[in-house]
Amino acid sequence: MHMRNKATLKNIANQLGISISTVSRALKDHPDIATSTKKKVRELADLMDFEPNAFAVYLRTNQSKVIGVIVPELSNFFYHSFVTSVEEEARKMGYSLIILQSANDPVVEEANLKLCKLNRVAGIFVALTPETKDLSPFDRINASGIPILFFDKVPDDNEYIKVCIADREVGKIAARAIIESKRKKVFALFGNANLSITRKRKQGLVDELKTLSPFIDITTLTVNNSHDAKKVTIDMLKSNQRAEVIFCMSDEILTGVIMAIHQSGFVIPSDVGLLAISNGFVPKLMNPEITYIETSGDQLGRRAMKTFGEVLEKGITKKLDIIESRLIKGGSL
Amino acid sequence: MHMRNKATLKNIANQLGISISTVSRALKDHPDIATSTKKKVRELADLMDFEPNAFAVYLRTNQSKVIGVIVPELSNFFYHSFVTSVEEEARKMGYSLIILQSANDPVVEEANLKLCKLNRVAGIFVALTPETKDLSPFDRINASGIPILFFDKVPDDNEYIKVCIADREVGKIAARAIIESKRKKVFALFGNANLSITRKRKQGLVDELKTLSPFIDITTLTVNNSHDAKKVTIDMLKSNQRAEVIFCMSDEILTGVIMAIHQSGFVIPSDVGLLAISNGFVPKLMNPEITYIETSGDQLGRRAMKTFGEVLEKGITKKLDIIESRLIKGGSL
DNA sequence: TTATAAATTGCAAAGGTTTGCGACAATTTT
DNA sequence: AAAATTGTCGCAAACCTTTGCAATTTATAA
Repeated sequence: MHMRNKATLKNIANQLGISISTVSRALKDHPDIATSTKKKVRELADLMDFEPNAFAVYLRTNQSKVIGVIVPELSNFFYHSFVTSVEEEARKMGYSLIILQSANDPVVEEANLKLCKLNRVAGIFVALTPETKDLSPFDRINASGIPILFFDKVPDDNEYIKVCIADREVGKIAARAIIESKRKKVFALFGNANLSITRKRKQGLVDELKTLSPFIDITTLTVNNSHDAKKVTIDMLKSNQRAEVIFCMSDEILTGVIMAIHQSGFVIPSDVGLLAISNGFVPKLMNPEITYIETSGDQLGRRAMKTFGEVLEKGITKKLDIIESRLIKGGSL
Repeated sequence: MHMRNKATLKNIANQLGISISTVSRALKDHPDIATSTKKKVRELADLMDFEPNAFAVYLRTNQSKVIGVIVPELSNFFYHSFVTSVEEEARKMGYSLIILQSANDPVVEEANLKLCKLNRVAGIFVALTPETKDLSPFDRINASGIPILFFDKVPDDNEYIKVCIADREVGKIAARAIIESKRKKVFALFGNANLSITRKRKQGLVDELKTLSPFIDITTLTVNNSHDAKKVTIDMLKSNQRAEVIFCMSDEILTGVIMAIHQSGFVIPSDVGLLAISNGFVPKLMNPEITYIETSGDQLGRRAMKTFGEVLEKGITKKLDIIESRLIKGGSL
């Protein structure tokens, strides 16, 4: 079965004996076109299963309906759920996603940025790599007219569009939960210190702890990944400095800590308390469930997409959007 | 600073006083072009930071360097790791990914398919929805020249390109592990029965169990999601028909079962044994670690991308690629 | 009835690249 | 010295859509 006619504007025009431009306008309900013409065109277009050639449109308008999303890694609950919900929202607005992972490497991150530019994306969502120092590639992209929206791992500078968790507040919530638990000796694990998200969470936790309960004993530590977290926790647990409560600033750290506690033969919460910042998946899987401060990628994603809508409409170039979170009580404290 | 010239073939040609076609050919090392010319062109192109306009190329060649990936949902470890590794491999081959979720809805699945077609993807990777009965949309896409590669959740029909887990064998491995554990009363939970993956795993498990240990007592049940799995497990546990071992055919089911066991106050493995098909993330998080048969999305992803390479090169239209798996012993049996 | 406005439609260029084919000059072969 | 070959390069069409502007027809006002 040889398809005689591809579904293009030209073919529709030929078959109807009218011009391409009329077809084009009819299809997008342009007021210039007579209702009767519109009807004819639409009917034939439907019949032929016409879909405008996306590339031709992009080429002409120089704007695609694709959003680039760059995350450190997809194998992370938080980004995961972020991407999922962005995808859902984007679809509703007629956008598709190009999802890219920077694998925590600024070089890959820049390559991804380039890829986005190559694909003339309508915009880019970025969660920064911990190692990213130089923001000039982002500035260049911005200058070339592609809006960039930073989420979660955002730059300090306020000259950008940012959507993030109320990180300092999250730290404070954690502090209050710890104080309420009456535990005094805290072992707090944080991710890469370059990230403002890390600094803010730590600051929130430490400040609030010190303010509300001055003589609390807190040890903070920086770890690079789940494996690191496991190691330092095992060491801590077998030392004579065993903490009464362990705080984990992320799911990745949390999984390491859980394995460490299990492996060391300790029991939650009687031997050691546990508190995390998480989206809840892992906490709810444990027995007892782990108390956590919820940071929902879903919510962040939806908000990001909404903000992106505003950016496109109103051409905003700077904005700070903050999402609140709350304590979900399990039995680990 | 106003950018006077965009980096296009035309501009390069103008500045060098040669034609567009010569520039185009020079840049792709066409033998017709003199070495000296190539050198000049390349130098200026580098200087101008020239990148061919992807859309123009696509429009002309009608082929993009983008692969569509359609999964039931991204919030599933397995697909997750699949996507991650496909992305890595794809990048190496110069491809990008459009990732789409069908949310287990055939309607969305078809819409996604359409989106892929719209974007003239070079190929599509699909894990079928459990509800997908009608494969004709896929056939149509295939007929239009876009190769489709099914993975994990694949159609029965052998007229397609398929990359999947050795599902029957996985079931058999599970059976042998159960027999070795000496537990007799089995409660086995499976996902949607429409899926060949489900049927095969179940068949493998049941057949091998019956063959090797004829008088074993096995109850199989179909559940739709994690929540369902939790519910039926709780019911089972509180009945007087409590099983000695629970088998979960997926991570999703496993998480529900774990929560059920916790909530019912039973202990693994003394009260009840547990065995799952999983990628290992959840199993290794538990205490004791859960014994599982490993099905790695990573591996599947890499294999899929490799197969896709062959498909493009050699124009294969049918192939069955099977990945073996193995038992990882934890302490849950 | 004629001039003016409004409603429709078409022309043609533009967007950047690829590619078959022809043009021209330099070189080699008869 | 004429003919054939080889090496370089340019012309122009094609891919499909969008859009400013001109052209045409029809309705309205003077």
